[in-house]
Amino acid sequence: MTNIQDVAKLAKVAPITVSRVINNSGYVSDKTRKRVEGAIAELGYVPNMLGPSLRFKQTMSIAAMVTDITNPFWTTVTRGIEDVASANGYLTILCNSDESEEKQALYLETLLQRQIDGILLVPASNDSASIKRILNQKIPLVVLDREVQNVAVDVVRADSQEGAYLLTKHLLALGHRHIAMLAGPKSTSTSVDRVTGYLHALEEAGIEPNDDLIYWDAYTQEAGYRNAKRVINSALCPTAIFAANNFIAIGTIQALKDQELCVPDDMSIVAVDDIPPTYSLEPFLTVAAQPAKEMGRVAAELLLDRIKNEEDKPPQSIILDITMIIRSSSGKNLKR
Amino acid sequence: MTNIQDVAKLAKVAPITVSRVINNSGYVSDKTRKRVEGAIAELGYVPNMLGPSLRFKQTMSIAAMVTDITNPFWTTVTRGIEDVASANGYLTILCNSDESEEKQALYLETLLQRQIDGILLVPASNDSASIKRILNQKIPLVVLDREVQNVAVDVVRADSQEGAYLLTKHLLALGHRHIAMLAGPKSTSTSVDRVTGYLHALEEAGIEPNDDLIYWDAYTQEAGYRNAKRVINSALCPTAIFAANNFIAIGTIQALKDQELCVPDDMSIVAVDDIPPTYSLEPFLTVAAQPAKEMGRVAAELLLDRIKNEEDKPPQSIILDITMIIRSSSGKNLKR
DNA sequence: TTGTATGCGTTATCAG
DNA sequence: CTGATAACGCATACAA
Repeated sequence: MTNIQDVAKLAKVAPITVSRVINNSGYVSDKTRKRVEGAIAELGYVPNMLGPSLRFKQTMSIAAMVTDITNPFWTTVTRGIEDVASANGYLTILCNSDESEEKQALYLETLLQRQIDGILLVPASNDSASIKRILNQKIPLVVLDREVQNVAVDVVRADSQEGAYLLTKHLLALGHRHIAMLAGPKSTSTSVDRVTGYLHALEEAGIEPNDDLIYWDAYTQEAGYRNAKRVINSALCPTAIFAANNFIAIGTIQALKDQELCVPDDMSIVAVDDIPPTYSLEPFLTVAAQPAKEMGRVAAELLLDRIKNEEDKPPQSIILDITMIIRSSSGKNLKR
Repeated sequence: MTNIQDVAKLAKVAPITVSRVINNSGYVSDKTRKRVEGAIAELGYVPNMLGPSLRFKQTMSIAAMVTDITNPFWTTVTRGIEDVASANGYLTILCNSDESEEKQALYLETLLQRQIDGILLVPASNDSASIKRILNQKIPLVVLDREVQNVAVDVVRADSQEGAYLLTKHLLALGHRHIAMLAGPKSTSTSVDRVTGYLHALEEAGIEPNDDLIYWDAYTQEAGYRNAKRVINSALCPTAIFAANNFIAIGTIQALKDQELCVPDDMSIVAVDDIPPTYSLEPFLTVAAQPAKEMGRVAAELLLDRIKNEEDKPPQSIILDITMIIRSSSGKNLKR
């Protein structure tokens, strides 16, 4: 591999002169510059950024650690991150934690050793140990989507509580009085927030919340399927189901179909998270859509800001607005 | 930032001894080891891999350059890549070219400067200049999904021609005689292959191909929509549409819906590329599914093999089988 | 079993 | 305008 010395030798100058030509820094006479440029072209020289990286402690790369890139929400968030990173000359390293604390910890350790300039993290759990480890090393870190306990750290997330509140109010306005809540895990802040928003709307409407209508479970299709079946057979006869995320919503729809129940004729559904327009041939779900791409962008911008500005300002929480999209899934079945 | 010297000083040993403890190499007495480990823990020392990277010319990172990660096919391919990379201790750098030759060239240049160990590339165009540039620098490169002209390079792709052949044969067996082909761009090998497979099946069935039934255009939803409308109004009265990829298929379905035509009662559809099961609430398209995850995995494995084994074996083309999935979209409408 | 010297590629600093 | 020197952090080769 040809290095700056080879170029210098061929152009009969010192290495530093080659450096000056490449970086347009300092003074170089036109004659010398041309000779150097000729040598660079002749040798096909490519500067090795590892040298400066080692010296100046910046690798111009950030990491995006999500639970799973194949979840379309994270795909879009990641795209937003990459957009901002590449526009600023940063490379984006992609990490999937698969919700595993262990895999996450392993990845974070590697990232530290590679001297990554900053990390965008969707925490695999609400255990703050990994996060503290990063912060101790003074590596800028922005948490995505979820709040974490016991650490002061930048967070960029959507307003789950408000979204859930609005969706629930929407159902209430349509006349629903028994609304089942298929929530995510109790350990995830978004899930708790969504239940809180749901409860808030009920209380405001003077409706006594019923714990038996709240199904805490995973954010998965299977959980949605499983609990929707329970809802169908529930003695409380709910007329609407609130799915805490898109996967739960899809499981719910499948369960209803299996029982030959129609949406919204037999049951109304609302959900947090939209389904990407590309893939839903018949968009009909009423949803509170989270701004995925914007979340990625905003978080990446905050991270780059932290990287560039050494002074440690206090951590901030950026809370993005969700968008209500009212479609056909949430009404019409109140004869029941 | 604390370095190996700080640890050495605290443990009262030479830096190399610390190195030996970390890497479990050479002899270190238990007593010394413990002292060193204590010092590492006390200082929260994290080894800086940039040193060895510079010295040994390997960064343990590969790049995955796709056209757009938000295309679910590439999402899944990328996941396969990341699986293999992380299992082998490599980091995956994510790049989106957005089908822009310029963006691709810019990214590749950066990757070269960062001393990336290898590159997985979905070429933005069939211009081989970028690829030659990489190969000249002796950086292992594996091309994904598409063949490129005028360069000998490793390629991992699916058998588009065979997939198109089988889909077309399926339509022919159902009795269709006028099958419109909504193809991708003429400049992309997959698109050409799919048309070739289509033509092959027609010829085999003794049907005269008609150029007016072939619509070369982009691999996008818009193109699918646009050309499906033309097909509907075509004097040739096709009874089936072959969508060359999933986006074209979705555009086609939308166009049919807009005209209040039903699939498959008024028009049959088949497509290459499946729609991720998670998001199609009612899977009904007959498709030739490409093994996306496997494609990523196989390509990453080939790349790592090239990285580890210096000797340059001749480039190879790995062609993966597609899977026919026959659903309801392809029959029933032959009264027309 | 432990340690010394050296070099990977680059650029800031200071000197000419 | 150009150049010599040094330093970033680590592990190999060699020495003790």
